[in-house]
Amino acid sequence: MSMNAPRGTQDILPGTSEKWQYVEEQLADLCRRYHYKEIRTPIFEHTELFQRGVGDSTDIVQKEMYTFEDRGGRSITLRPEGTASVVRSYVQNKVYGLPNQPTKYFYMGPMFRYERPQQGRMRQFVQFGIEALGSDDPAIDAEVLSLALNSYRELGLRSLKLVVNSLGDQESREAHRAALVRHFDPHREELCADCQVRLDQNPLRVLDCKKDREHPAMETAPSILEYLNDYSKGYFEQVKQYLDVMDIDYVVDPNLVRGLDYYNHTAFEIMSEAEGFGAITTLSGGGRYTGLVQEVGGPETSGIGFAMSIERLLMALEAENVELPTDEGLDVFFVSLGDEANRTAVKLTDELRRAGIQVDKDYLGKKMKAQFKAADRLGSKFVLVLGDQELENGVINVKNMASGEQQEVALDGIIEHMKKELTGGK
RNA sequence: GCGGUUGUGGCGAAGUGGUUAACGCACCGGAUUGUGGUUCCGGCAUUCGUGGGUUCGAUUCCCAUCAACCGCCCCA
Repeated sequence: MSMNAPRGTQDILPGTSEKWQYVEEQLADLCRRYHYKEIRTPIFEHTELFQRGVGDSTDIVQKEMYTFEDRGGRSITLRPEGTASVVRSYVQNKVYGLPNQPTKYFYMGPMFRYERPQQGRMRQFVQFGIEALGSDDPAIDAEVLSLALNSYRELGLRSLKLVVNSLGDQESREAHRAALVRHFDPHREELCADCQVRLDQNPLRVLDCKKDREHPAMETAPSILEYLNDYSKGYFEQVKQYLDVMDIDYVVDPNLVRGLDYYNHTAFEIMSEAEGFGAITTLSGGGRYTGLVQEVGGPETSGIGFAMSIERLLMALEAENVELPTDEGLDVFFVSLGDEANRTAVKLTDELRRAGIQVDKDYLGKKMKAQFKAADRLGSKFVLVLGDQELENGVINVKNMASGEQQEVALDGIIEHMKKELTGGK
């Protein structure tokens, strides 16, 4: 009887965890330059937050939430995405009342969706995302897009495609929605079962359907862009202008839909076009939203954000053969033989570490030869050898593993000696 | 929720209705009484995901089950 990690979860072991650390550091540094500050919210929230914040008509809420009842009878849900929690926190902490608006956050952490796992889709996965709350300036839309794109570029990805669209404001969306229903209703019976429901709940999403993509009514469907009112049209134009100013390439896709009800104006998605990336090409997505802050009890405030999956980011990096740091090796491996030497080795190992040097030693009672072999396998730069002979003479043998050279160093000067060796050698 | 593929030692991977379950890597020991990366020798699966069935006999055939992977839907 063996225990496996639950379906759709994974362990990240050394060899891979270094890549995660590297990516996380790069993203945090990028956020620092864009002046987005980290926010950490709970991993679970009241179910109602997501029902209202993400939207009842979405797949996420309808079939993908990890929901359970806690001992107090409250319905709890493991967060399926980050925006709802961030907005909840923004309202709960009355951040909208603080000086220095807009509020610019980034977050990184596990999200949970109950789905059948496959490549690039886990039940527990990690999202990095940002939210900018409290500004209606199209320039901040462009800033979010820029950060999203640069997060991939700076890590070395090249085969990227940025797709943007505008969903317009409330007025534009309502006009468009009515037009969509008028357009598709005569064909209702010809659409897939999902779309028949969507037509009533969220007609926009019919445009996003892959099953009905070939249906003739799709091509002639009214585009949101035709229904944008002047304000919405102007907003979109400005966003595009800012993108042009930054030399950001993009394509406009009128069928790009963010399914959530509160999205408006800017919507975007970044996809990988790398070979062998698998069936899933979406790296990240985001957009502007209003109503969400009010939905959780705050003042009318709009925001814009995006989120990416770190798993997919790593997949894309691999697909494009981008090298990431893996094992950093080891400065010193301490080889010791005999009880007295072992005691001294423990003492010196500790002192070396406190001196800032990376040290490891044998803990398996290996013989000298095997200890050296271990040192070699670990990629240790130096091996310190301490046995009865050295103890008698008050010295320690220092071997440079790359050159094979070995020298005797006085025991009481070994710490300083190694500090010099390791800083001078680099 | 639906479909496909797979399941043999720590990892990779052969294999057959009948018993010694290849090989490679890794690991351990020795050749070299205290020195690595090469080489040579030796060691390392009462067991072939789990349960049941067929059979004189099953890792190999059948059924079920579990798991992993991939795809559909949708998304990150």
